[in-house]
Amino acid sequence: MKKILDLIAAEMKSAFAACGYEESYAKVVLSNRPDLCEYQCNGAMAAAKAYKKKPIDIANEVVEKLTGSQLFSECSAVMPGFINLRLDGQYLADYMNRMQQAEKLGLENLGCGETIIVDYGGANVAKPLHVGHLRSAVIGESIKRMGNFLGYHMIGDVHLGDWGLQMGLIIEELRDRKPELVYFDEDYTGEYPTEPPFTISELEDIYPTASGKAKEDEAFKERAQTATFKLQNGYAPFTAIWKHIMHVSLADLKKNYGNLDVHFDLWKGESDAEPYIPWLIQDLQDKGLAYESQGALVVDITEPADSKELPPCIVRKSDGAALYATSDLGTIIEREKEYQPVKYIYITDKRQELHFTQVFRVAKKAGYVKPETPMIHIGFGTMNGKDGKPFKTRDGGVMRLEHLIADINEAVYDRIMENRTMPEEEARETARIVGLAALKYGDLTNQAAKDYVFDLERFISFEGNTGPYILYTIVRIKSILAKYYEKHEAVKGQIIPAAGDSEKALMLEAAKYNDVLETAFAETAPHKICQYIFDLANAFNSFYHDNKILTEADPARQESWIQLITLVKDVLTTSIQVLGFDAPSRM
RNA sequence: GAGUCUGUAGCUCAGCUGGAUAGAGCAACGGCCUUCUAAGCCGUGGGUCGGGGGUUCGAAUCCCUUCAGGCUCGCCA
Repeated sequence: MKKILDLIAAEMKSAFAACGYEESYAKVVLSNRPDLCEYQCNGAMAAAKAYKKKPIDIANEVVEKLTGSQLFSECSAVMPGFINLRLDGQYLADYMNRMQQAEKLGLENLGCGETIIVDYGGANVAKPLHVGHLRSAVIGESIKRMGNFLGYHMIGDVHLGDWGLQMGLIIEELRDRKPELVYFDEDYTGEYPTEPPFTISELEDIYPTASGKAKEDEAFKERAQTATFKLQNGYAPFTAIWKHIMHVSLADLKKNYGNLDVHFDLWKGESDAEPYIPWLIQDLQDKGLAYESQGALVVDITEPADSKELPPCIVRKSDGAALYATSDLGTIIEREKEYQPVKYIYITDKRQELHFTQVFRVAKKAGYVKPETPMIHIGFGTMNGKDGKPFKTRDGGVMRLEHLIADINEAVYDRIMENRTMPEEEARETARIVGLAALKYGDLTNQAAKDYVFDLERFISFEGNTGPYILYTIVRIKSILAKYYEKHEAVKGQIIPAAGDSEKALMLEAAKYNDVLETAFAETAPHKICQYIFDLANAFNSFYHDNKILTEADPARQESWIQLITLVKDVLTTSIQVLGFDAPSRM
């Protein structure tokens, strides 16, 4: 279904053309003066210079041609040369009806099943998720859902950190704690146990301990490095431990991501890139791209357009080991082999921007990725506390994600119980749904690239631009519909032209839906969807206040309203699903 | 030092591919519940868009400059 702005622009183009002006001047935008008009065209002013005429004369000529148009109820030229438009009520009502009939509410597919890789998550094995992982998960999940909804085949990959020094650290700490384990018996030749030698909570204790030890104890650090090296070279006992670590940790990560309603298609990690690395290093050398510099193997990535030389991409350390960039390149080779994506989207902390510039350029230079395939890095800002500094627990530590979620759920639960009575079990479940919406909306409503302030009180507030407010609006609509259908059969009537201002405003807002979703995905900007549903929710609440739907006497009017609010509910519900959360049935 | 991002109301943020009077939420103040969830609606006050210059009929938006802050700058991920 065509976007309403495109339909209007098409009408405007033919008017410009009929007057002998270039069509490109006929651009139509949403009005920034709702008191004067709904849509506006500023092309007459731009055209004035090219045609050496007064802008107002051009505007008047175009307006002349538009009189009698089915699309507009009002169309006027205003000094210095604005063309102001109001949409015809019947035309708008028809558009609403078509939206409701259309698949996906009139959203057209941008993609035709092309594969796009979304690399987000970035969790480390054996380390609990903390607030630093939140933004990647939340933003990535939303972008993946947007793409899928728009017809792409989105593949979300968690891309675990599962192959670095941390593994050696865990192995050696485990040796210190449980030296009797068969993995540490050099003479052991039997099968290794299927039962993991630790629980998730032990594992979560082992890593920080080992990490702290390594900073103070040089000998321990060396042992860990040796263990890492052995693991990476396939030493069987350590591979067995590694598998246990992976197994235990993955189950926990899946549970925690699941609590965020974040789901990955691939649970790949750095270790999966390992098989491609020897070939990669050789290939980069064969192509003359990689060369030795200060003992390391590097690839130059500076391009002529750069204002300054960028540091080269290191693909092999002077000690011969691979590193971050190497594993990311190896992963790209695997992804090209397995999926041939038309686009790559990486979502990480914005501090990694240089790293991704390097990796992307090497991938393009070496021909691993086609020149026309976009590789995008979305770098997000830090989540800060109310003091403007990176978010910490009260005692200054890193906040675990599950604790953050529990805190939010508890606060939402208290808030629900302040104003409502609800059975305990339902209140808990509602608090979980509303809490997740508060958390995700609070994050997504900000531009990803910017740092933002996490303010629990503000996010869970049921007033203002928050997730709970959006959910409340949906619940309100659901409640009206439920009451209506207690006494009525299915509605047959159509949406008819608006009778009042707030009703028309609601229709105009609903009509933006397909435009907003396309734009938000094209710009990978979930915050635009947040802004939109907030506007739509506001428009609904104004309409709700002005009109008594259930007591409306005119059946045609009432059925039209029922259809309209059903459409609004569908738009809101679809939008929040794309953002990654759901609405409860009541709250 | 170089690169890069940010600076908009008391606070948190939109707007930035140039358009009319710079918007929203919170906070403050004032109205509206015998009627569909008042977790709502309506209204009032609040701004040198960091500063300065330039381009343009028109600049928060583009260019230059300057100030302040964040981040990055070959062997961590």
